[in-house]
Formats: sequence, C-alpha cells, structure tokens
Amino acid sequence: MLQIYNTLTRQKEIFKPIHEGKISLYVCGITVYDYCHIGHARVLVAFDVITRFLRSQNWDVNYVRNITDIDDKIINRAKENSEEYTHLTSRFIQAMHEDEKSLEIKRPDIEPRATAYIQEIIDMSKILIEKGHAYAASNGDVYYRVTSFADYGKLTNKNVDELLSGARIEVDEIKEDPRDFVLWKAAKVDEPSWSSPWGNGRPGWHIECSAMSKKCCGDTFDIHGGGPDLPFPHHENEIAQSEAANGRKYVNYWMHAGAVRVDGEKMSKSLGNFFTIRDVLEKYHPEVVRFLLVSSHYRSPINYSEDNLIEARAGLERFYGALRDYADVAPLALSNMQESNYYKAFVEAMNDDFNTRVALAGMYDLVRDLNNAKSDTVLAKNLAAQLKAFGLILGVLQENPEVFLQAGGSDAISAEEIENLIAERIQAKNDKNFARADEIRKSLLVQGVVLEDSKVAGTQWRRE
RNA sequence: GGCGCGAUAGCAAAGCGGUUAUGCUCUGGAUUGCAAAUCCAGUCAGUCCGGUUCGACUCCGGAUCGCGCCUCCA
Repeated sequence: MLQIYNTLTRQKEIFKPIHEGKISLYVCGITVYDYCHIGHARVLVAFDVITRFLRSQNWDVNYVRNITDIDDKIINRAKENSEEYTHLTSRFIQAMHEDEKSLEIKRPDIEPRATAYIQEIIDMSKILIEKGHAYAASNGDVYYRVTSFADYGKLTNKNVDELLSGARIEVDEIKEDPRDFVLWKAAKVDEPSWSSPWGNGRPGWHIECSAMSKKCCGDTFDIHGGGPDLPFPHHENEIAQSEAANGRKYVNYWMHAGAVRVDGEKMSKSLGNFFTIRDVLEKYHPEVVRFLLVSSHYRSPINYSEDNLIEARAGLERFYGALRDYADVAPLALSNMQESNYYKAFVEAMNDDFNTRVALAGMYDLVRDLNNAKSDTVLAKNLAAQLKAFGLILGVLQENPEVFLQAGGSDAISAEEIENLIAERIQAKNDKNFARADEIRKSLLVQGVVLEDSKVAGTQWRRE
C-alpha cells in the first residue's frame, strides 16, 4: 500500500489514484540559463527513483517535467553573452541532458517547453480575465487578482491579509494590489515576444506550469512535485490559476524534495554557493554522487560535503565488493522475487513515502548474506541478482564491479603497471620472498592502490 | 513578525510506545605468511524540563538551539 507525504495536508496519506493503476506526475523542471547544480540533481534523482519504483510496482506513470525556456534571467544572460536566447537555452538544455545521462536519470515521458505552449498560456489567461480572476493593466501586462481566489494560501498556510503586511512587496502603480502576480508580461524593446490580445509579450513563470500541466496531465492530476523553494509562491500561484480557470481541484498530492545545503546554508543560485553537477563529477564518480542523494530520504535536507561523498563511496564499495565475483549476473526479474523477504522489505520501505534509506538498510543485510553465501554458488548468484534488481530501481549498482572499484581516487599509476607489479609480487610470494612482496604492496598502497589476496580469485586490486 | 520543519551514538541516517535499524569509524576474535577484504562478537544514542503510561528515543505540553519559506531560486 503506497503512502505519500502530501505537502498540502502536511501528513502521509494512502495514495489513491484518479484512474485505477495510473499516475499522472508533473514535476517543475529547470529554468535553462546555466548549468544544473546539485540542488537540481537532488530533485531530478528523487523523482527518477520515484518513477522507477512506481513503474516496478506496475503503476502506469505519465511523468511530465517541464523546461522553462523563456524568462527574465534567460533574456538577461543572453544579452550579457550577446547570444540569441534560443541559442542559450538549447545549449543549456543539451548540458542538462548530458548531466542527467551521467547520473543515470531517465528522461521524463514528456518534457514540455514553455515556448511551445504560448497559445495555451494565452487561452488560460483569457479565461481568468473572463472569470474576473485576472485583469489587463494599462501597460499591457496581465495580472492575477489574488484576492479573487478565496483559497489562496492553502498550500503553504498563508494568510492573504498578512501577505500584504509582509515587508518585501514592491510598490507598483500598475497593479491593482501589490499581491497580484503577473500572467503575461508586455515586451520591452528588443525582447523576444509573442503576439497576444494584450499586445506583444511573454508569459509569466507561474502560468506556464498551469498551462503545460493542463495539456499534459489534465485539469486534475495525481502528483505534482518540485524543489523545496517552490511551494510559495510558485505552487500556490499554480493552484490559484488552475483551480480558478478550470473550476476543479488542481492536484491531489504535492511532493517537495528537501534542500541541499553547503556549510549549513541552503545552496542556491541567488546565494552563489552552488556546485554544478559538472564541478562535482570532475572529482567524483557519478554513481557516488547519485548514491549520496539516494542515501537519505528525499524530503530531508542533506549537507553537501567531501566527507559525505567519501562516505557514499565507502558504502558503494561495500556493495560492489560483494558483487565482485558476479559481474555477469543480470538483475533478477521482479516477477521472480515476489516471495523474497528482501524484496518484501524493500517494497515496504519504498511504499512508505519512498524511504530509500530503509530500503538501503535491507540491501546491506542482503550484502551480508551474500558474503556468507559465497560457497553456495547457486544461492550466491541468486542473491547477487536480487541485489542488482534493487540497484536497478535506485539507479545504482549496474556497473561492472571491478571497473567501479578500480576507477576511484588518483590514476597516477596505470592498470598495466599495477598488473605487472602484482605478477612480480605473486612470483615473490611463490619464492617465499615476503619482504619483496610486502614492499610491492606497500609501494602500491602509497599510490592509492589496495591489494586483496583471495584463495579463490587470486590477487585483486582496487583504488581507494 | 507570519507559516513550517528539525534536534538520535565519534560521523552519517531510519523506523518504532516495551524486542539488533543500517553504513562508516572504533575494540576483540576468526581468517591471512603478514595484510586487505570478509565473517562473528562488542562499545558508544536519543538537546533540556514537565506530563500521559505498568513502560517513551517514540505520544502531549513547554523551553533552548538550528534550518527553510514569506523576493527570482530545485
């Protein structure tokens, strides 16, 4: 039985789909004016794991994640670069897809771009004006009339009156009310624009998601996800737009990922303390980064640090160490695992609001049993195949163990040189020249290479 | 000021009203020529103060501290 924590009700709820067996999932994606950072990676990985798991349980998931490809920051950045904004956005969309690929993040079923939904955005804005929820201002902007929507603030528990007294609302002669937010922005000179009933302009940020989700998921859909900083105002505004325009409930379950912190502070573009995915991958194996993100619950805040990455690597080394002799074993089909206690524990953990941490704990139990089973080949292969099946759902453990273990750390010494020294050491051992054998092992250790002698597999090595 | 979240052993991080979380580290043992890896055993918890209860890390109240949102941000 699937349970999901719903931001709207602030509690875990038993999930009930709109249509039996189906889930429509819309996640707010990236505004493409720069490289993705680790905070983006967190959301991307979280919903990737969620969709992988849901599909493994035979849910028919329609996963939609948008791209915001028109926006102030995009226009400004393009100007700075003296670059066409479409050129800028396509560059960063491509970069995002590369980053996703390296982190084993599967592409959503639909990846709508705001600029491809201008007509839908205009249509929705028109309806909002007709219904009295929005108005065209004198300068060609269109604004949402916040006070016209009685439920405004229900997602984040905001009181509309108190929003007025909030300190940081700008005074604006154009708007009827300082709380009103923009649906359509009149174009300034030299800005990209589309024609509309209110003159040339471009969409506001919030209306994009209302329009795209309506087209891709329907008026009411199951799950809406996003990053930790989106509930207010973005998702609050989406609710106001969609429920006012469609006259129906917008979303049944709201899911928000936890923040990534650096030194206890939120990592964000506005604070400038962010690490791009690319930065991190220069130093760490992509699977280590993904494993770090999967290692904690998707809603808890996580601290980004070298220590945590090193720990993530240590955890992965334990898994890959256990899988070392089973490189050719394929993940077991889930249909063959229904009776497995490991599988039951895994599914139970994941059904409980996608508790990857508990799922992982069960996988470590499996590792211990696998290490104990090495003499029973049939059993061991079955356990290894189960472990890989869980890994497949979490998006880890699919690499050749030997390759993973030998890839870490510095590559000051080549694999060939290492192999040669190992051969020399084996000879020394055969000659009972342990002094020379230990000397070789020590010299390799200094270069970050650990040797492991095994009766069965001979001498194996890994980088630390 | 408003809204919300959190405080768990050396570090990271979960569940649970009474029974081992888990990973890394540490200690002892097995194994090894010696190691490493692995296995077995073990040490180390629940910010503070009250309350409920036969019994609370787990529920309730309060305090303290930390964090997020309230402005573009995943």
